[in-house]
Amino acid sequence: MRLYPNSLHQEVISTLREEIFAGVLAPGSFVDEVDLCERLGISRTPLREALKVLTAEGLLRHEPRRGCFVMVVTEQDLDDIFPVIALLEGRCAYEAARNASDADLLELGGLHDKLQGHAKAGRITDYYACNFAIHEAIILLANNRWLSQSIADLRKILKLSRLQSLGAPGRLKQSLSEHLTVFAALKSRDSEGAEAAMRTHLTRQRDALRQVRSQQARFAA
Amino acid sequence: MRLYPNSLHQEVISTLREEIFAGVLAPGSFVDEVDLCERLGISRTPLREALKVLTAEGLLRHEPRRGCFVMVVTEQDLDDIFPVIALLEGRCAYEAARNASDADLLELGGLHDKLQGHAKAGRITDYYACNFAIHEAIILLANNRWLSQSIADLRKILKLSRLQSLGAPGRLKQSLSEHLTVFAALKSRDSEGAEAAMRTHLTRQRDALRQVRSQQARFAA
DNA sequence: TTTCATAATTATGCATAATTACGCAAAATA
DNA sequence: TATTTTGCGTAATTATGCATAATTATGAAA
Repeated sequence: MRLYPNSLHQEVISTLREEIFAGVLAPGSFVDEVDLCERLGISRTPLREALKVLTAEGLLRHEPRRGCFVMVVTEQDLDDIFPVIALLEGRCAYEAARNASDADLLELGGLHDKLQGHAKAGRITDYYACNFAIHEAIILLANNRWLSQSIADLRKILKLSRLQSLGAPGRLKQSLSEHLTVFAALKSRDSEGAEAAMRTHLTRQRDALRQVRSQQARFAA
Repeated sequence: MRLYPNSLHQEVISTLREEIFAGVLAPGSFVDEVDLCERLGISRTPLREALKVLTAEGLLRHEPRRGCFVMVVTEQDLDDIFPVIALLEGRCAYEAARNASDADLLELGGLHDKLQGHAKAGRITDYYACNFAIHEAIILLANNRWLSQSIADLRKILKLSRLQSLGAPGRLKQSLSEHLTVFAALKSRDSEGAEAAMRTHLTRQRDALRQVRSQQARFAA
């Protein structure tokens, strides 16, 4: 029997997390332990350890003596989470404006150029990835381990709901414009401005998402 | 063998969490699985499941093929965490100012009366408990599940370091005054004022704590 | 005496087995 | 006929056992 570099259950945590994000394990669905064991080719002990961790992360819900279920993210959750992320990432932008070196800003500039390119060409997937990279970069510049951790915890829950607010008409351009506003503030070391711009960006993101959702709901009816 | 209402490993999680907070499991110390099993009278499987969860919570650190160690909270961690909590609880105060009913404010008023009594009598432990209750009440009034969750996650880490900033000379009175400022803003529905006052309160808390720590360090030398 | 290599011991991680509780269905009684 | 109880099947939970890796101790050689 081969051993894994960072233990089997760690491996399983990553695998399952990705499957949850990808919807292979659908929101609300029951997690069949025996089934998963066979599919992953492992025994139940490391699987159950992984389930416990994912439950602690908020991706699963555990009912004693009943089993695990994939968490369902409600509109209420989104309404709750977005303002908090706006607050936290706003703070990141504030700190980033004070911490960023010229080299950092140069690198960020490159990312924004790419972002603009993707927006103009309408490459939504690429835009999304680049957008994510920019957020990550700004969070890193804030240089606060627990601030990052808090954001990451919440973003995990968002990822569960597979948001696609960029699909809203005109959202791509609007999003780009908001990002450029943040970046301009960062470049001029305007920490308060960067914070405000980032909060606006994330608030608008929630608005766009709500719009898409309500449209989808109308379409489904 | 009897079974527990919400499973054994849940029970173990609570027990160990309290032991970590109480310092029975000292920061930095190694967690001996076999030893704990004997002491708690359980087998290793539920214990290991509990350890995984506590690791996910950030109370333990897990080194593959080495075991678990109790997390050590550094001054850097405190410098990182306090501003984030200030941000989040500030937001709670903001929302609480808008959400609180007259009945809520009446109840809060009672808590503040008690707080004042404890402060005047110098009952630090009681003051601490009442202080905690007020924070909890305000967090609850914000009525945002994920905001509460984020704060709770961070407060867990703080609890690890068994802070006693109230022991600083004059801190009790200062803390009381800050709380009364927050409450005054809440009563007058001044959300921005309440947010700012709460941020100030928590920032000052960190300052007081730093003072106590540096004094202790001086005393130890 | 010190250092390196090898062996022994200890502890972690995974799998399998045993035990317990929960849910559903069927039967019995009111 | 409706309601409650009992029994059985299934699934979750815990215990035990074994393999593997890491650490420590011991011994020999320099």
